Amino acid sequence: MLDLKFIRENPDIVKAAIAKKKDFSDIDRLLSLDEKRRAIIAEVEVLKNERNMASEQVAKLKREKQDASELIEKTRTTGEKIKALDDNMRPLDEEINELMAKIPNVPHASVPHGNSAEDNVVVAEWGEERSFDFTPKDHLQLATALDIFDFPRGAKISGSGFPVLKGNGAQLDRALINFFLDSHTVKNGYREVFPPFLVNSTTAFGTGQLPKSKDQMYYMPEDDLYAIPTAEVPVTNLHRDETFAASDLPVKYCAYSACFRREAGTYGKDTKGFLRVHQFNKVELVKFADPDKSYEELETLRADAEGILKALGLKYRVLSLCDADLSFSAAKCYDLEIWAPGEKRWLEVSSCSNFEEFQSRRMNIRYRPEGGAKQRLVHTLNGSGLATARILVGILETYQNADGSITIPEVLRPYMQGKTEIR
RNA sequence: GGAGGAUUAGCCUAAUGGUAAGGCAGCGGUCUUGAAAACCGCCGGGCGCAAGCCCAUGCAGGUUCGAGCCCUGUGUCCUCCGCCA
Repeated sequence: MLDLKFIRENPDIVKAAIAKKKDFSDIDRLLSLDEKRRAIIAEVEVLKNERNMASEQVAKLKREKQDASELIEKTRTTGEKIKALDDNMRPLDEEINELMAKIPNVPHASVPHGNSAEDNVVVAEWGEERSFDFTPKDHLQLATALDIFDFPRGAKISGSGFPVLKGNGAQLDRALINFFLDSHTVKNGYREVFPPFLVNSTTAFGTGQLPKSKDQMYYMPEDDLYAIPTAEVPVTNLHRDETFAASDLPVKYCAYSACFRREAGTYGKDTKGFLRVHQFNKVELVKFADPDKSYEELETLRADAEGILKALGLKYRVLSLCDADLSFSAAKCYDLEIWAPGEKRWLEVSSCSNFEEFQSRRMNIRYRPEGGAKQRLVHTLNGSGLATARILVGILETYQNADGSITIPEVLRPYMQGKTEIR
C-alpha cells in the first residue's frame, strides 16, 4: 500500500506507475474521494470538539449538583449531526480503502524502463554452458526413464500439476531443501523458521496477495484460510503490528515451505513436466531492513541466492526486471534464471525483491531509529533461495550422462549418503 | 462440536457511565574517572509552524449529553469436556 499523502502530493508519479504495470486504479477518483473525506473530517472535528467540551461541562455541573438538562438537550443535536456526518463518511472510507489496497507499488529509480518482459535487462551472467558429446534429453525424458517423477499418479490422486517424487527424486528434492537451509543459516546468517502453510486473510492481505490475487490461492472456506503460495506470506507477517529496535535490523529469516499456486489463467503454458506445478518446495529468504539500507540488503540477498547456484554449478543469469514486468508489490526485482540444456531455455528459479514500505504499511511493521526518534516503517525484502522444482530440472538436464544417469553435484552428496549418481 | 474465562500501550497492571492512572523496560539528559544508583525529561496514532485539536482500551455496531465500563454481533487466546496423530 502506498502512502495516501504521497499519492496526494505526487499523483503523476503514481499514475505513471499504474500505466506501466497495466493496472486500472483510478487515482482521480481516489483523490476526489479523499478531498470529500477530508472536508467532512474538518467539519466533524469541530463538532466533536464542541461535544467533548459540552460533555465536560455536564460532568462538572453534575459534580456540583447543578441542573444540566438544558445543556444536555442542546448537545443532543450536536451528537445527531456528528452521527450524520460519520454516516456520510463511512462509504467514502470504504471505497478509499478498497482503491488503496489495489494500487501497485511505484518502481525504484534504478529500475529499467520497458514495455514487457522482453525489456528486462541482463545485469550478470555466470558459468559456462556444458558441452555434450551426445544429444541431451529434457528432464521429463530423463526422470521418466529413472522413474523418479510420477505425474500420472499425481494427477490421479490430486490433479494435473501435482507431481509425485519417488526414490532418488524424492531424496534429491529433500537434499536440496536441506542444502539450501544449511547454506543460509550457517553461511549467510539467516534464522530458520518453519511456518504454517495455511494463513488467515489478514496475513494474505499483509504481503499483498489479497485482494488482487485472491484467485491465485487455494482457499478453504470452512475455515477462511488460504494455502500459502510462498513462505514469504507467513514469515513476513511474523512481525505484523510490531516495532523493532534499530539495532535489531536487518532481521533475516529463511524458511522452507511447500508452496501452493492455482496458476489460474496459465493453462497451456509450461504444461510440460516440472516447469509449472500447483505444489512445489521452496526455501524463502525474508529480510526486514532499515529503509536507508534496503537496497544494499537487496544486493546481498541476491548474492545469497546466487551463491546456491554457483555451489550447484548451474549456469545462470540475473535480470533486472523493467517497470512493466514488476509485480504488484515490488519496487525493484531481480530474477535469477538457470540455463536448462535439455529444454534449451532459461528457467526462472528466484525473484529477489525490495518492497520498500509497501508491505510494512499494510502490516504496520515499524522500527524505532537510534536516539529514540519517531517510529518509521521498515523495508521488507524477500527472495527465493531457492525453489526446488526448477532446480531439479536444471540438475537433471545439466548433469545427465549419455546412458541417462545423472551425476549428483558434489555439494549434495553429503545429503544423499555419499551417492555420486542416480541411475 | 459443547461449556466457561480472558482481552487496556513493548511488557505488567488500575480506572462508582464523567472523558485512559501507575509501574517496568526503552530512549535522551544531569551527576560520575567509568558504570550503577539517584534525579529530570520523553515514551499509542493522525493533523498542524505552533498553540492545540481529533482519534485510540481486540474488531464492528447500538444505547447515552458522555462508553474501557451497559447492550448486540464477532475475532483471538486460555481452561475443561468430547474426538483425535
